[in-house]
Amino acid sequence: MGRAPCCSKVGLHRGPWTPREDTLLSKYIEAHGEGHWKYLPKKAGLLRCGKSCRLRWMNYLRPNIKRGNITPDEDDLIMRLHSLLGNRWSLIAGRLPGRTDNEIKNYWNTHLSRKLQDKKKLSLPPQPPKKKKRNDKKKKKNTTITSRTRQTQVIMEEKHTIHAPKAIRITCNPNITSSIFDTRSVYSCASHAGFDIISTEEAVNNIIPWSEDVGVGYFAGDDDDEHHYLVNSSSETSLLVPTNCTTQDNAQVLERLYQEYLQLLKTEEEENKQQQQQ
DNA sequence: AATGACCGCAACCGCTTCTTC
DNA sequence: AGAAGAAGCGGTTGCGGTCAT
Repeated sequence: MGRAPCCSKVGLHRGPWTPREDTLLSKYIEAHGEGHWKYLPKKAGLLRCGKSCRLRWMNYLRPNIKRGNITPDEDDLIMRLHSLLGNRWSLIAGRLPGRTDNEIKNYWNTHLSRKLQDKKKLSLPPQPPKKKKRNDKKKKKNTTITSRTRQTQVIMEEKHTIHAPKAIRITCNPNITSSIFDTRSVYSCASHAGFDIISTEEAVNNIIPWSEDVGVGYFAGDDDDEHHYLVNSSSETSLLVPTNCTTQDNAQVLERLYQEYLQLLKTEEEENKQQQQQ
């Protein structure tokens, strides 16, 4: 038995969004906020599934989305982040303000991957000339290797050769503002966990351009590299470089420490609330 | 001008991860 | 602990536009 679909497909609109649908969705979210995607379409008067609404909002209607061509700087950053993180588009997008994961994924697949392919072509055996049939609309999935799937295969091959270890994500609260979770605290717990620490400046220059955004940390690095990097982009904390690490162990230790800090933070906030009420 | 190949991007699908109970 | 539902993510496809012949 397969998993039940996220929503009933009967009677739902599919395909491109109309201006009217966009307006309905935007107005509803402006009034009620994001979330509860499953129930949103009905409440907003849309004949779309929740997933479709979420995608439309996240990729096109959300405020502050940057449209237009990817700049050379962004191009360079995507290349570098991809070499570090692989196909983790949402993480990469988190480093490019105003850009969406879908946009970056498309950009990679249509522009940047080709650069790598061109480099590789010299060493690959020659491929037969492309012959693409049009109007093969009811193609069965995974039964034939199209030029697109071949393209994807090449990308996957690239991915595996470039990114040896998979990044390990460490969740932490992006809304942390308390001083309790400041740089000193993180550095302090990091030293306990056996990390070496480098300055933000050094991190920025060596790893990835700094930006204020997502509240996640992750390990990344290359097997050939003597360092593994822990990036925590929330609050003031910057980047810690563990040496001689078993990445997994350090991740667990730090995650536990984060949880302890979060718990402490929660307690502190509750105490503050109680004091205010009194 | 007609046709087919290719390109780019919006959208969909299915799987994974997270959250809640 | 684990089941179920919601949300997120990445791979893939459909289709309109453009280019080449």
